[in-house]
This record gives sequence, structure tokens and C-alpha cells, in this order.
Amino acid sequence: MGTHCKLEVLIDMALNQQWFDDMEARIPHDGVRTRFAPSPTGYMHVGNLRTALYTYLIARHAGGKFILRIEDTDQGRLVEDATEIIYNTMRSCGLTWDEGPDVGGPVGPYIQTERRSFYAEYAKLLVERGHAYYCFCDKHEETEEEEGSFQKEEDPCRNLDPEEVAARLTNGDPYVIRQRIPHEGQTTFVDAVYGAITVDNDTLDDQVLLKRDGLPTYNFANVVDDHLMGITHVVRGAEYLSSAPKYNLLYEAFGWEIPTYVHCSSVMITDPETGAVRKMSKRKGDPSYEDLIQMGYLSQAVVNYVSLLGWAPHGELSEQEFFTLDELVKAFEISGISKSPSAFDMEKLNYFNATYLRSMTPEAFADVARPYIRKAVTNEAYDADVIASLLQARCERLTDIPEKVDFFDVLPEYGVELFTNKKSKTNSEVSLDMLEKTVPVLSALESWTQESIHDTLVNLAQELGVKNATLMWPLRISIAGKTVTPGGAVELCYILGKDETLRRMELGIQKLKG
RNA sequence: GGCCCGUUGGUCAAGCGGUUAAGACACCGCCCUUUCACGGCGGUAACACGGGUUCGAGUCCCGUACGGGUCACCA
Repeated sequence: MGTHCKLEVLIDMALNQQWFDDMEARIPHDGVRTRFAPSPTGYMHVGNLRTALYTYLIARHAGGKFILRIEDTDQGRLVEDATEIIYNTMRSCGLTWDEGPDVGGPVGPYIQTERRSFYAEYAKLLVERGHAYYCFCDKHEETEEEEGSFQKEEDPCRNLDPEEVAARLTNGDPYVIRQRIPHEGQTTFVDAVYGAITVDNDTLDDQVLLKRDGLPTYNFANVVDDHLMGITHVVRGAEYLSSAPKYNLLYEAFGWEIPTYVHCSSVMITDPETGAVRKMSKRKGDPSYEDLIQMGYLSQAVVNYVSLLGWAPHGELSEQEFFTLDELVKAFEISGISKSPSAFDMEKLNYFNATYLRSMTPEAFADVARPYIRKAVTNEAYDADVIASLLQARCERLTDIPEKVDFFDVLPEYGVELFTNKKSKTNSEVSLDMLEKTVPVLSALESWTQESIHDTLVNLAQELGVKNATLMWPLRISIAGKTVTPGGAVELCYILGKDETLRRMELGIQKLKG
């Protein structure tokens, strides 16, 4: 033993110090840097999306950098293509990142498994300084959950003899590295949303920093990476609030500057079955971002709506609800983030979506609506663009479309009772009369435009001395076979064309006679 | 169970010691109208409870209740 070994240790330490210095030297100190750090588990929760959005907005509002980091340290939960889903979701929402696995950057790699060697170095550094220790205990067996059985137990390895540690290490015994949390005193951390929170250190457990597989835990990887990547604002869900003091202890142990914490409350949902309010969860069947898009919601509408779940602008802007991404960037303030959880309300999302749909140009709307129209209206003779113009003010989601226009292709079976409508002052008798009087007039009509059809019908109603509705109602029922249609009789006649209109009217007449 | 956090109408929320307590969704009514929508106008509806502090409290403090989070070699 003796000198030789000692020398190697010295050389080793010297090298390490250089390495640590190099890592420090890479860290940018040029303003706000935030990061979104999802773990690739397969889909984007609404809560995740909101966290990503806020993180992005904080960076952009300050003219800073937004970084994407993939936290894949849980090898058991990896889902294939999950990273792609994250990329796609972020892109379709307009959340562009400046640094990340695909675009690189000054403090890469941006995937945690590719940084695995870093964590071990930093964990050992902490051991050296006495803020962490090796633990050789067996993995804790999964114990039966007992009510009130939560008890803090001290890890026996916490005070292991250094010689024994060295021996077991050389022996190749498997180990984890745990954070040594002081038993005494208190730790205070400050959150930009929740304010100062103080806890007694003896309520904190010695966290595992480095797992048996050599990969770091979330707690540790986060602290190391956030520091090494120069993150100034740590934005994350409020479920991490209670572990935040441990992070502070870690930062202090390293002697690193503590970033600004921004914890965001959970996104809740009212369970459709039990009526209970709970955290939104894909596993309980609540929609993820992808699901919402599938359901016919526009990405901008989702982003806009989600931005307001737990955040509101100050002052004059507090009455504004519709924001483009750029407007959000301008308006977003951390001080506007709410502490209390908010409930995701599908009704209000519907309203946002409907408003976005209506605000599109007719052409743009026709483009997105066309595929949905063609799902129900396969007859190319019926102009999808004209149908779209009827739909724009009448749907909340694109998926609402097919059932609204199915009657164009095939006239539904319907009963004569549909001809009776109090407000329009119609019944079977009146309807038959109206239809019989309308057929010859429309037959005689040469130019088949909305205007000509409209004028003809209005004139006829006037001649007959009846309300427009009295004439229009039976006509519309006969050609659509349902009481509620997008657009009125005039529009529907126009789209169906003269022949089909007259054919359907005759059918209606037969039905009323029969 | 311990620790931490939260609580303004059914929902999202403004408010930051003095307001007739905004606004939006949903709901209801009226108008517009060839059905339904859209649009316009109006309406119902809230500071969880109890103590303080203060001339004055939704706003500050302390309890209670109720919700939520956390207590993994998961994030």
C-alpha cells in the first residue's frame, strides 16, 4: 500500500478536478435558460403540455433559451417512439427549442442516459465531501402497504466504517449512493409561485442519488443537469414541491447557485362517473394531448385553453382570453401563475375550439373540414366548400361534422310528424299544401343559385300570404329528413341541385298523402 | 398517519386593506332569423367556517373543516 497507492489517488483527483472544471466552464451565463425535461413514457399529458408551455413562455418572455432534455433514466418504463411523440407534440404546438437532443447545444448531451458517467462523478464528489454515502443494503422489498406504517428508518450504511466501504467496493459489491441529510435543523426553499417553504430536516429521507444500475435517480440527475446546463428557472409540477428541500440541500452540498423554482399546480378533472375531482390522468381514461387532437380539437385552441388553466394575465389583459403564442410570450408573467389546482373543462375547450374554427378564413376552414365532410358526403356533386361554409359557425369540433351532413348522400327515413312545427305554424296538412305549391315554382326556376332560390321562395310565401317559415319548414324537412340541419332550405336546395331537390320533395308529398 | 400545499359562483378566473366583488364557459330569457347555429342584449349564481389584527378584511395572522400532493434503487 503506502506511497504508490496514495500517488495514484492524487493523480486521479487531479484529473477529476480538471474534468469538473471543464464541466463548469461549459455552463452558459447569458440570461434566462429554462428546460422542459419529460421522461419518454409514450404520450403527453395535458399537465405536461402546460408545464412545457409555461417553461417555454418564461424563456421567450425574457428573451432567453428554451432547452429540451430527455429524462430516460428509468429503463423499465421506456416506450419506443416516445421521444418522437414529444418532438411532434412540441412542434405542433409551436414550442420550439434552442438546444436539445436533435439540435445539439453547448452543454450536451441532452439525453440523460448519454450523460450517465457524469452523475457517478458528481455522486462520488459528494461522498468525498461527506454529503453522501455508499449503501450496500439489499434493495428494499416491496412491503405490504399498511395504514400509518410510514416510518423513517435510518439506513445502517450511513455510518459505515470507511475501511469496510473500501473493502466492499474493491470486492465489487453492488451499491447505491445516498444523500446524507442532516438530522437536525431546517431547510427553507423559496418558490416563485408558492413563496418560502420551511421543513424540518428530520422529516426528510436520505435520497438515493445513484441507483444500483449506475444511473441516477430523477432527484439527482435533475440537480446535476440543471446546474450543468445553466438552467435559471426550474419549472415543474407541484408534485415535486415536497422534495424541493432535498434539492436545496444538494445544491448547497455542491456549493452551486440555486435556481428559481416555479412549481405549477396540478391539472384536475371531474371524473365523469364518480363526479369526484382528481388529477388528470391518462391511465384513468382522461384525454392526452394526442387524444384531444384525435377528437377534433385544434392545437392552437388546446394551447390557448391550457395556458389559462392556472395562469391569468394581470391588469387590463385580465379580461382577454384569446392569445396567440406570441401574445402569450408577451403577456406571460410568473406572478400570474396560480397556486391552486384548476379543473380541465371540456365545455370551455369546446368554446375555444369553436371560436378558433370560426376565426379561420372560409378557405382555411374548408381545407380542414373537407376530409370530415367527405366522410359522410361521398357524392362529389355536392360541393364540399359550400357545405363547409354552412358548417363553420356550427361546429365545435371537426369530428362533429359527419353526423351533421349525412343527409346529403342519403335521405334518412323520417316520419310525417317532422312536418309539424308550432313555431313555423305547420302540420301535415299545411306542409302538403306548401310542398305542392312549391314544386311547380321551383321546377320552373331556370337559374339555380342561392339568390334565385331564396327570392323565388320568399316571393311565393308573400303571394300565399304565409310566413317564410311556413313555406320553408316543410321544404327543408322533405329534402333533409331531419329537423335540425346546417343551413336553411335555400342553402340545402342549392347544394342538392334542382333534380334531387324536386325528387325529395315528391317523396315528401307521397309520404304526406300516404 | 407525518410533512407540505391549496380553498372567490357548477367550471376557469380578476382582485393584491376601502370595489355596487370584473370577465369568460355553462345555464336561463329576449332580439335577430327559412330549422339549428352565429351575432346582439339581459339574467340566475361566489369570497369554506370560526377567531383575531385594523377605523375598515375576499385581501394580513391563527385555528377548524374540506380538497390535493408527498413519504420508491418512478419520474
